[in-house]
Parts: sequence; structure tokens; C-alpha cells
Amino acid sequence: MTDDLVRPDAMYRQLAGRLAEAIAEGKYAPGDLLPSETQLMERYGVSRPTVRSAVAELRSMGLAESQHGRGTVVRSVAVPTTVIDRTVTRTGKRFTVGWEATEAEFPAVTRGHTTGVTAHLLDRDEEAAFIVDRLLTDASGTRATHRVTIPFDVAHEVPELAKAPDTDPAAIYAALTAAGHTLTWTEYVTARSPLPDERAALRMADTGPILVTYRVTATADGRPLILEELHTNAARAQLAFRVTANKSVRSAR
Amino acid sequence: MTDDLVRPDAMYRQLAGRLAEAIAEGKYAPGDLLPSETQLMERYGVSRPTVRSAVAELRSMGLAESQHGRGTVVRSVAVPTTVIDRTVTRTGKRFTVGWEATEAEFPAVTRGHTTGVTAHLLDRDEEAAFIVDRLLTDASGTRATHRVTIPFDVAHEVPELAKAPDTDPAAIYAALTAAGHTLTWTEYVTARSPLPDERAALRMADTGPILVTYRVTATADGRPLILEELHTNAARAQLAFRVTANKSVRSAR
DNA sequence: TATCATTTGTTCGTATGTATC
DNA sequence: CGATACATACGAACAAATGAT
Repeated sequence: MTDDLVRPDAMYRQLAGRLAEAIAEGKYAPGDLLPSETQLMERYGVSRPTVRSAVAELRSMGLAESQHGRGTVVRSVAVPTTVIDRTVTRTGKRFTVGWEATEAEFPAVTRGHTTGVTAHLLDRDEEAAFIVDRLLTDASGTRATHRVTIPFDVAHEVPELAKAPDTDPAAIYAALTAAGHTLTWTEYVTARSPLPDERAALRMADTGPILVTYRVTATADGRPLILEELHTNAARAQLAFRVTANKSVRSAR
Repeated sequence: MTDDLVRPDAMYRQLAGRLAEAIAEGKYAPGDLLPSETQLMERYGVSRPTVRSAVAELRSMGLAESQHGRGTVVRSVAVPTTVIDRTVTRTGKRFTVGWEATEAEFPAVTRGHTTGVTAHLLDRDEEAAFIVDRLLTDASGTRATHRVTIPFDVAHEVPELAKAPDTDPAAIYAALTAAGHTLTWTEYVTARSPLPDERAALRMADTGPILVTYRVTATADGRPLILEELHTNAARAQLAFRVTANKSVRSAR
């Protein structure tokens, strides 16, 4: 049965669409092997490159995963993901962040400058800053890269930070509070495909998207103090926020 | 100058890497046209398919965007995105949601069932529910699809919802509050590549990821009432949350 | 307005390498 | 070891969009 495809719209897209449909309908269950490229060629009467383009689409949609020498398996649509809790808890003078993760490597502290998005979110223009990079892992093996940017003027105000910029974010919150600030946090979330080095750092096999969040810690009157950046594989993690009925986020952009 | 590539790692990946590097270094500025495929073939001594694979990588990394008949342009790394404010504001008995968007079409109300993720987040198992689908647009033309799931038992409690399930989320919050509930919201954020129909609904040209958020409105003691789902193009929008130091999000999986 | 060169999009055929079973 | 399956690479042809002549 050569269930041939017609011309008009790109054939590899049509084929990808049909396969995606079949997966959605459960004709191919998660974990199943899809028909091999040769079988798909024969079944739909198209060439190998066309089949490969279609399967590439499925991969990029996160619906399938190819294994060299074995076949292409259907990925479970609702992949078991770890929830990264983005809430902050305060008990007395101590702060706790929601996600329980450990440092896979020692934090790397460098001196750099605020640039681009970083500069904009910190409301500073090319200023010197401490940059602390961490690689985090949780019990399930989910990885995330975490970068804290501490402008020099803030580190100057809070000597504790200048001495040891590589302290936990929770401890940084505590230090800033001890310095007399009432803290507010605003978090911006977006997603994109990873750059090669990001994919390597997160040990991503597939080419799926990463979640990118920017957390701005500011004073009560809106002066940004520090910036945290978290990158993680969207196929493995989702972020959790508690939303409270409150004042609106100050217009940032 | 044929700056030839060596074997070991896939040539198209090497080429993609070099081009990505050049973009990062600013050799190709945002908005610039990359060399044409023919030029890249000659410059690096590879075939057209290899060049095309490399450029496809760049697109999937969000670094470039190809335009039929014109060329491939470098995308600005920090694309101007609209901020979708996910906060909720309450003034007296009225609620306001942060993002100002209008309905591009009339809301479509259907009767369905809670399934999969939906069922899990609502803590119900295959129950009947109203499903309200909307297509939202804001002033900048950013699109988002929005789905509200109202289980029948909740609609039964609050007759207002049964009569008009297709009221604004803000009005739903008000109705639930009027019915005696103290509301809490938890939002889960993830990202993935869009399915074909989702890409069509959001009018996405590129193949970049979409942001997916699930907002659970629950009572103070943690009983989920309704679920909102928002899908939007990650290349065009980012989500904003206000994080307050508070109790931790209840473990939801 | 019509034509043409340029550029990307799609599809085919073919060959070889390499991982898995 | 051999069969199967995916990965990479080359060559070639035509379609379709764009921008300039």
C-alpha cells in the first residue's frame, strides 16, 4: 500500500504531519520504534532524503528520538520532568530557594561587565561586576547552569559579597536583607534552542529547546541589585511559580 | 581561500559552529545577510547539502533566519520581545491580569474531558469539563492561544460559570471569590517545539520553540478549581513573574 | 510592466561510514 | 560476522520568491 503523498505542500512536511498525527492518535506508542527509513520510503513512495527530513521534523518537535543503528523511537509526549520550584521562602533571617540542587562543580568566579540583556535588566550600562557560574544537578540528574551577576557597586555596599561572591543565592538574599534592603524579585522566562556550548554543558542529547530565566533581585523601590540567570533543558524540567494577587510588575523593557 | 574543513566531527556541524562563532564575535551583525549558499560552498569547499544542513542548524539555534529568494539574515540575539506579565492584581472585588491582550476571535466553548496533564494538574481523573479556547493578540501583534478548563463540578458550584464559561479569566477569578473561595495560583512553565497546528495558529514562520504555561487556580487549602493553558512563540514573547518570599509551592508532579 | 539573475526551497539519486543487534 | 538502521556527504535538477534592470 503506497499511500502516496501529493505535491503542493512540501512532501517531507506532509509526511511529518501524518506521522505526528499517528503518534498523537496512539498508533505509535511512546517507546515504540517508528518504521525504518527504508520502510517509510516504500510506504509513501518518496526518497530517502525526504524521509530523513520528515523524521528530522519529528525530532525537532520533540516527538521522536533517533538512535544510531537501532531506529527512531517515539518519545512520551508528557516526559517525566522535574519541577524546578522558583519560589523563595523566608523564615526569620534565613532564605530558602525552592529547588533542591547541588553544585556539580565548584562555582567559577570571574570579573566581567554587564552587557546587553544583563545590563538592561540591571539598569546599568557596561558596569564592572562579579560573575559567578555554577553547574547545578538535582537528585534526578537534571542539570542547569546558573549565573549570578553582582555589580561592583552592590558588592561595595555589602562587603560580604565582595569577599565571597560565590555564596548561595539564598545567602546573598540574607546578606542584602541584613544590609537594610527589602527585597523584591521579578523573573523573566523565555526559551530558545541551545548554542553548541550550552547543549554540551547541559548534556543534552537532542536538539530541543532550553528554558532561560532571568531573576532580578531589587529593592522595594525598584533598584535592581543582582541578576540570576538559569538555563535548563526544557525536555527535562519545568519551572513552578506561585502567583499572588498583588501589585503589577513594573514595566521593564 | 578555501578554508577547508577536516573530517572527524560532522562537517556541517563544524561549519555551523564556525558561523555561530563569527556571529557571536560580531563579524556578521544582526540584520546582515550571511554569505549565500553558493559562496559558502566555495569558501569552505563543501557541497550544497552540507551548507544547507549547517544553515539549518543556525536557524534551529535561533541565530539566523532564512528568507526565500533573498538570503539568510542574522537574528539579533536579544530579539525585541513583548513581555507577558503573568501577575494578578486585585482591587476590591475586581481582578486584573497583567498582559493586555484582545481576542482575535470569539472564544470557542466545547465540552470535553480532563485528560493527561490537564487531569493531573486539576487533580481529577477523566472528568467532564468546559473547555474554552481563545486566540489572543496584543498591540505588537504577538499571538497566544489560551485554553481554560472548567470541570463540571466547579461550574455546578458557581452557576455563573456554567451559564457563561467564556468570560474573562479575571471575571472567573471574581466569580470564584464571590462564591466564597480564597484563591491561590501556581504556574508551571515549560517549552517545546510546536506541533504543526500550533505553529499555524501562532503564525510562526520559524521553527523555534513555544512557551507553554499551565496556571492552576486553587482554593487556599489546595483544591484545584480551574486550569489555564497559554501557548506563545518564545521568539516573540517572554513571561514575567513576580516572586514573593512565601510558603513553598506544594509538591505537584 | 515584464524580464532576468540571484538566492533559497524541495526532491531525487547515490555512495560510504558507523552503531546496533 | 552479517544484516539492518541511522549519519553524513556528494551531485544534480527544478521550483519559487526576491530584487534590480
